[in-house]
Amino acid sequence: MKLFASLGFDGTSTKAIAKEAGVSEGLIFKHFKNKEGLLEAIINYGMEKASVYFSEVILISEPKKRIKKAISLPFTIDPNDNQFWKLMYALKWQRAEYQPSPFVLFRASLVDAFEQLGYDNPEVEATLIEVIIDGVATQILLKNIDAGTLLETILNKHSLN
Amino acid sequence: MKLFASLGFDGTSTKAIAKEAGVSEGLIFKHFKNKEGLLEAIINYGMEKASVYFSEVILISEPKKRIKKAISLPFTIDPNDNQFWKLMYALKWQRAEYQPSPFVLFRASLVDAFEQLGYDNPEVEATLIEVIIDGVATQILLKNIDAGTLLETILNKHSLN
DNA sequence: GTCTATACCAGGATAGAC
DNA sequence: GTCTATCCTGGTATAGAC
Repeated sequence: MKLFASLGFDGTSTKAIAKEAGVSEGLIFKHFKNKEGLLEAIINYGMEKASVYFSEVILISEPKKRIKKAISLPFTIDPNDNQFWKLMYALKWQRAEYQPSPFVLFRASLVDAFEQLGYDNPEVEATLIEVIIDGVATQILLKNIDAGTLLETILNKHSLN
Repeated sequence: MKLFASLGFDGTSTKAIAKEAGVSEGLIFKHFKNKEGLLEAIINYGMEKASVYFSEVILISEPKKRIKKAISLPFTIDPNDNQFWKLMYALKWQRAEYQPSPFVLFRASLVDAFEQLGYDNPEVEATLIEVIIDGVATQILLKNIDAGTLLETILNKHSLN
């Protein structure tokens, strides 16, 4: 995960992975069939963890609280999961097809929340929340910004305080 | 640019580039010394075009108008430049070191604008604008969203209408 | 389950002719 | 300026022993 995240999938050799993991190169292929299989295993592992966070948002019934929770997601990334999310965002730009289902449900729950609140255009409002989440994640993962007051500022603009 | 943007730098072979461009593989190396040199040439070409857009923001003296213009930037991406920006964002995630100087000046001009307007925390406000630009660019480049009412919605939240 | 050795191919890059 | 032919390294993947 560490190597794929920093060097990219194609930029990482199975030799380097074997060395970093302290195993022989052959073992990787015995376990995962091929390099692609290793990537899939990593993604599956990470998506399972990610789904937990998405559920926490979706299960909130009070619409304002749900939106608030959604925005706060990127601010609460476990530093241990940093590598995984970097990899996910890098893949996003490299493999257009890749669009995991948890994200689709997540968006739907945002649209629903804005509908409940009677907003003019729930779809656009949901997109804006996605925009903010993507943008914040980019800044946090890539520039280690001080996120302290940023969350507060965002919630203010969106009257969610 | 097209191949690098969709397949990534390492994922694109010089053979594929030569075929796509309708020239021999050797010619690429005569022109650009090596694969890395080709990437640099592409980036330089694109950054020159990008600098024009940044200048248009920086040169606006009225702070509110400057911020407004900044936010509108990703909405006005020339479809012809789509490939280039996809490549830039993909590189962002793949090469941490890479941080072109035009972006630094751009940020400074945002902080300055918020200072002029007497905001409590100009740095955070500037970061939020960057967050939005990154997020919007991601959505536009990757998901071809209908950006129509999104810009208006953002300007509203930030009292820039 | 794990390692060593090795096959095989594709990648970047060069030389030299036209 | 451009093409063809070719080199060589390093990458993925397999075979077989332990």
